[in-house]
Amino acid sequence: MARPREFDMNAAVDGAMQIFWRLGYAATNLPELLSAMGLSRGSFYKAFGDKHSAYLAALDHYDRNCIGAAVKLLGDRSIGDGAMRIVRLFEQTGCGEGVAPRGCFVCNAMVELGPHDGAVASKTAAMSNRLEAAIFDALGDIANLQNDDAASRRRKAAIITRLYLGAQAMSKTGDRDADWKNLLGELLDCDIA
Amino acid sequence: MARPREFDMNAAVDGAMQIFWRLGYAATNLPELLSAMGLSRGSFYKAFGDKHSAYLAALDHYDRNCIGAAVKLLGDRSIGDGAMRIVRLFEQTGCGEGVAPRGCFVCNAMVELGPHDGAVASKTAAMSNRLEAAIFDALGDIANLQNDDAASRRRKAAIITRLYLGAQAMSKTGDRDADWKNLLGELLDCDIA
DNA sequence: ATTGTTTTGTACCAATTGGTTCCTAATAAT
DNA sequence: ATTATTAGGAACCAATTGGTACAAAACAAT
Repeated sequence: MARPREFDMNAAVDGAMQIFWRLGYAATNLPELLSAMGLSRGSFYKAFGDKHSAYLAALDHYDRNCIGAAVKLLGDRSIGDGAMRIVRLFEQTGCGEGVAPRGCFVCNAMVELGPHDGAVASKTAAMSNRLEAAIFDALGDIANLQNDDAASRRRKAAIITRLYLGAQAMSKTGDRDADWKNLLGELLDCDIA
Repeated sequence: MARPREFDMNAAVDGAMQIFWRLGYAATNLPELLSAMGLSRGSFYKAFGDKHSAYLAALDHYDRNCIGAAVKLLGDRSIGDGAMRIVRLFEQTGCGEGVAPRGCFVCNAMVELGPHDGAVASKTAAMSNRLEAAIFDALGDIANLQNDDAASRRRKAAIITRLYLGAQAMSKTGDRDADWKNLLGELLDCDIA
């Protein structure tokens, strides 16, 4: 018994994610945010409460979509073995050919707000853990590593997760390390087709 | 034939580095910055011009001091072999036990401003390159790796640099991966005393 | 001591910040 | 059709933003 909302909630949150991802939290002002979300001040404050809550919603959106896609990719046996899938992860998200590389929203968020914002810290930590777990699983699908014990695979997964985030950070200065096959091959001590 | 400046330039720049490192560029406002630098508006704008220039000066200060110290550590043969020195780098700077981890200023800066600020992008890229070069050199001082060709060492250095930055990013959410000996031992395929 | 030059600190500024108010419009239930 | 309830949008707000103007103060050279 009330007026239904006109805007598409999912599209609005997606717009928020895009602009926060590109500019960061502090550097995104309300007018830009509203424009990216496609809604007016009234609707925004009614639906989200404040800028910070919209940021958290954008992080959740990233978790559902982007991290979800990465996890799916890492578990997709139709692509190749675990090593191949990890290479794909780096190749696909390690370097956008576009003008202004956004890096990884998780990396951006943990660096900008991690130490000063508990909610952001826990959300981003959860996402990097999710990624690390998926990488760990993918490592189980590599012929050369079948003899590795779980502890060794866990260490490799920790390394690759941090390598991924570091590469994302460096991508923001224009760094393009395209040779992920050889780099990850070196790390995993195997040739990657 | 003029009034000499009263404040210590080096101390002021160091103060700027501390606050920018901890809070980031956008989240640091003038009053906080001035307080951290220990000078008044007049002196600040006379000596630095504007906030952005002070930030660049802080980055240079970090390069001279912190990156300089890391490079020195990595090249200090009195500490141990190259692997040991790399482990030390991670142990010493990977996780401050303090309350609010600042991570690495280079990582913070490239993530926050890299895509939108050419000067910051080139300075931070130069610093990460400097670190990578020092890591490459340290890899030359490891017995197990003597048979590696330069290309392989270059790849390992690229991996370790990105691993380092990724670990710095994750440290900001409270992540403490204390087991760098085993992690880097896994990566370099050798035991590290 | 006077002068020329530069630092320092305060008062001030327009512009922008995130956020609120409040009125109108639109809908669902009755 | 009326009513209760919520969405939408514009006007408005105090506070804060980075930056400037300017006068007083401190020196060095003469």
